[in-house]
Amino acid sequence: MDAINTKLYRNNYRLTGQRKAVLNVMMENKGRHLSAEEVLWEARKRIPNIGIATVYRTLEKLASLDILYKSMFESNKFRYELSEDDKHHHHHVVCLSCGQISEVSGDLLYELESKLDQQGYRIIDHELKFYGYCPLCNKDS
Amino acid sequence: MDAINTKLYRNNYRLTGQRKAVLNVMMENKGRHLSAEEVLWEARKRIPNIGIATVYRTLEKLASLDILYKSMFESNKFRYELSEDDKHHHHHVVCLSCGQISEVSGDLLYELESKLDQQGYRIIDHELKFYGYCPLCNKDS
DNA sequence: TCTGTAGATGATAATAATTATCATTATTGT
DNA sequence: ACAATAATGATAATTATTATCATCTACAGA
Ligand SMILES: [Mn+2]
Ligand SMILES: [Mn+2]
Ligand SMILES: [Zn+2]
Ligand SMILES: [Zn+2]
Repeated sequence: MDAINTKLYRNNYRLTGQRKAVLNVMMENKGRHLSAEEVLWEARKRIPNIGIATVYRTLEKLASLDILYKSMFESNKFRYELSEDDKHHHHHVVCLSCGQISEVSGDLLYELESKLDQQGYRIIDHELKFYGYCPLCNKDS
Repeated sequence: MDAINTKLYRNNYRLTGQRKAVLNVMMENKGRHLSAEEVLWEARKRIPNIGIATVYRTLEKLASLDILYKSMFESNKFRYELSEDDKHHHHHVVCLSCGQISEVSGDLLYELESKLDQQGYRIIDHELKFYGYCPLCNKDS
């Protein structure tokens, strides 16, 4: 939380009530992947007249500072979650039946990344998603 | 081409002039990742009055039959490319500077997938993207 | 070859997520 | 308190995609 604070101040971002509200929503939903609209509903519990534009602006700002991580799963809308402290984030398993998103840790990609390094690339991030059926849905089929 | 034909007929899809045009565009651009609108421009060289709705419909149909592969990179629009014959598709490296998309073969993910299998998941697909700088852009920095 | 019909098409309207605009308001350093 | 700057909310605009619907086409069967 303090780390986030200093990060914001270093970038001339004022920590307004609205931004605090959005941040709190994200922190209370660690591990979940919220859409802008879902964040809006939650944030309105704290700041009833907060606008959707502010929510979008705040989410984008926080994502650009790596405080949030932005990704898209099956629907065509972006979702946001609190970033982890360590640099490389986890991966996702999307259930094609119930839509549940689970997380996978572990980073088997260094091998591939170093191969790319040798080819002249400089890789700074990656994104890995698995699609399939979660244990519950898998049992029912 | 014949494999595609039979696949279409098996699914009651008539191989109309418009669909042939879209297919030809995709086959002439093997390895490229085209948006619906880009496909429209190319298809209009063959069928000048083909409509955007037909292009979208055709791309979706072909993707649902695994003839095309659909994905999204940096912009917020979907892109399509001809699928490869073998089941597991390649991965992508997106250059954050020039936008170039290169392909990575190799499939280091079986290990992770079998770990998920043991946990009760049934994984049927995955998607892996690397973000960074291509050899050319990397040199200039 | 003719014909009925399911399927396909193109024009266009509708939807939905995101972004831009702009007048008003809040925060901060002096 | 004041000026400068940044942030906000309402709302319009944009953009990609999907739905609607009247018209057209391919093709199996007579
Ligand atoms: Mn996650
Ligand atoms: Mn590709
Ligand atoms: Zn499930
Ligand atoms: Zn590049």
